[in-house]
Amino acid sequence: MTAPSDARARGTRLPRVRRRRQLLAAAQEVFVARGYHAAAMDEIADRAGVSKPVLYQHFPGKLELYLALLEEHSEALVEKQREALESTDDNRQRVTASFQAYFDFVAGDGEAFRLVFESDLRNLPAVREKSEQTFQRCAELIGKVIRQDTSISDEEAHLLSIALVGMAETSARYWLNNHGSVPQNAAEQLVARLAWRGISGWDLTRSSEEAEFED
Amino acid sequence: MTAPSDARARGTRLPRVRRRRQLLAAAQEVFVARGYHAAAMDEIADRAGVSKPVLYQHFPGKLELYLALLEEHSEALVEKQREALESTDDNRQRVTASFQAYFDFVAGDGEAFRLVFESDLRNLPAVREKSEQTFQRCAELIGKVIRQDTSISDEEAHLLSIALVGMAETSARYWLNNHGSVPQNAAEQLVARLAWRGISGWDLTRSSEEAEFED
DNA sequence: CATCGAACCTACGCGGGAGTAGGATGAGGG
DNA sequence: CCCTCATCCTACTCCCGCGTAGGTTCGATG
Repeated sequence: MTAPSDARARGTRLPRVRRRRQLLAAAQEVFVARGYHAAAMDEIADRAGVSKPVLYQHFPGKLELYLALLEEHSEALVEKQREALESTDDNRQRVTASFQAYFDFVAGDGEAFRLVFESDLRNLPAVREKSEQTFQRCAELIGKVIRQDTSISDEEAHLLSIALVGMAETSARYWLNNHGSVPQNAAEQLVARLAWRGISGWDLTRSSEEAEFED
Repeated sequence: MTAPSDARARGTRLPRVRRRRQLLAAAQEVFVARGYHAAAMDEIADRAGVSKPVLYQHFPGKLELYLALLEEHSEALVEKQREALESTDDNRQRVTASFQAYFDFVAGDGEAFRLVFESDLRNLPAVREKSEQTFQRCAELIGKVIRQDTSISDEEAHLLSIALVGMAETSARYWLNNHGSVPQNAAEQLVARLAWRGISGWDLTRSSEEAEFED
């Protein structure tokens, strides 16, 4: 099914940093495929073509191994998001770029997004905190833009940002699970348009909303 | 901390159906507080003021117990959603009612929503399927309304519905975790307005979107 | 008041997976 | 050529938590 990553030549020795990288890659595959609980350290070691104690010479335990990956990909997402919002001064473009960043994140890097969005370890405070903090940082980046260009209050802007991020995350995940029905570009554009229609010109309409769908 | 539910009189015998209901309530408390994996059958039994074998006389195993709860609350959510959308013919009202239903669901019933939205067992096919199916059914209810009153294609309508549901779920969950900063009504209204602005009059603007935030 | 069955208990088996002890092996420096 | 140290392996221990065997008590029924 999936490529065995790097189980090549079960007898090759590797310098420390190289081995570490490889172990992280193997761990990611297993954690993504099985989730934290169902992932066995034995399988991770096997996948890396190495035996278990080697794993423990690089990471103090299963949890720390997991956290290392979570940290890495959380930062990557926030960074992608920051870049997207800084890539232009046109707010319509910003929305497009922001959604594109979300879709790219979900589409890339061996489905690592599952660690950030679908972790089965969110009951552990350390993990819950990291996930929520990542989510909040993304929302805050967007919130800053909204506040900059409107007179929306801080609290309202924040909640709106949360809603937008939720929209992005959910639709990107859904799109990936049903690959094939719609190309990435079309999906991005569609959802970005929904968001832009929702947020643009917000200041103008405080209570004049009588339009209907049709006509 | 939390009220012990029903650990009253460790020596009272109960008729079968009554006991079953009470066991489900105890299980819900524990599963919600700890998640599936960290939840121990011993603790559930304790919480119900009963010993473990009693649990196994009512449910074949931990998994089935969990699935019973998941099923119950998934159906409740879909039902709430259906009622909301049937409660009026005005689409603006429908949006409001739909979001209100989501917020109500999240706010009610001992945080049972965590079983549906934050399950740490989504790697199990049976659970994943149930969660996604619930999500999809909610989206489909909304999608039907959209298709009814616009000329949006089926595929696009579906993806838009997904995005809207994601928005509702995410913002409701966020709102609950940060209780106190905003009253439920205000949060609902704000997010509903965002959604309505996004979706209403969609047909009219196929590619005329040049407005900016300000002015 | 005896009997029967349902509800309940204490105490255990046991499997699976994290983490470890102790030894082998191979590459580079003297 | 040999010594040293880091890399790696086989083969365990140990704990935790699901599920169960077998016996006990209470209430209902004749």
